[in-house]
Amino acid sequence: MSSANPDPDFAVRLRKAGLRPTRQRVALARVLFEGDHRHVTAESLHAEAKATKISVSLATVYNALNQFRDAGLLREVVVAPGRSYFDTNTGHHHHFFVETDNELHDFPSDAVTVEGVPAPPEGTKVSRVDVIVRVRR
Amino acid sequence: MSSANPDPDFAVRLRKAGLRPTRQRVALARVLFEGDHRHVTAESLHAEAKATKISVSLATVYNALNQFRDAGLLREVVVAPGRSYFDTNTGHHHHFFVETDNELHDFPSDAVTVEGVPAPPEGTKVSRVDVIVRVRR
DNA sequence: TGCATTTCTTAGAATTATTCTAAACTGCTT
DNA sequence: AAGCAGTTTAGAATAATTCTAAGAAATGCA
Repeated sequence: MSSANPDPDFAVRLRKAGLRPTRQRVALARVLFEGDHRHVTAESLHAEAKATKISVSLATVYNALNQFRDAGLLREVVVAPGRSYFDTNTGHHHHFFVETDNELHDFPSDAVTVEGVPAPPEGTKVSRVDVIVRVRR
Repeated sequence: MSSANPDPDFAVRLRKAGLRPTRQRVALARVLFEGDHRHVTAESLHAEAKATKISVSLATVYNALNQFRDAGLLREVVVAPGRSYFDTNTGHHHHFFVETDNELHDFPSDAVTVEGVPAPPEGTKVSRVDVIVRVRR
């Protein structure tokens, strides 16, 4: 047992998502999905990745984030102009956004109810409802 | 009555907001606030403004939008990465965002209730709750 | 296993959105 | 009318992201 094979989980996970498990994708997946849920930007993930043995170019980080998002492994959260956050928590939940220090926190949507939303525009279908609670210190 | 004086309303409005009513600010204010509520981006407003007699530089459009927002005349809505929308409706309301064609529609918040939001993070205070209903065609 | 095919990765250029800079200009007060 | 502070402007600068072309690396198959 033990640390015989290093990361079959991530490789499998990527393959299931239709992505070839390349070194850099697996390395990024490990950084992203190993521990608790987290929020990253391309820059922040790139910085972390550089600390890894496998170095990854910024372009690849962007590619991977977009692919992971398209594959449903990540969720993109748009809260501040000019910066994209990616959330490893793809389940139903909403966000607190601390405007004073650009920090994002999840909260489960279980308890949250949004009522009274009118019918969507003609010919459209709801894909998701985002609730962003903006707070400041 | 009639078209005797062209835009005292906008000048007054700007002055009340602590902004000097310059030609370009008044011209932009007219475009923004004359008719119904609307959503603009810096680019779209600039394009419209060029159609006016008073031509305005893009930098000024950015300046004005930011100042108008800071003065509470506009509200900034963040829905898509890499693009800022400004909403002339500063009252309580929420948005439909048509992802397939980057279109934004307001809906009043009167009827909408968001319940079950947990207490905000330690030491923070809620400044606003945004509900964004993402739809696609 | 060995090679061909296809898909990735990468550095750097290119693009897009936005802000900055320094000089010219304008609205307001006197 | 003159002066000054606040504005506008063109173009440079910055920041975030995407594109490009060429070299790797993963996969499929003989």
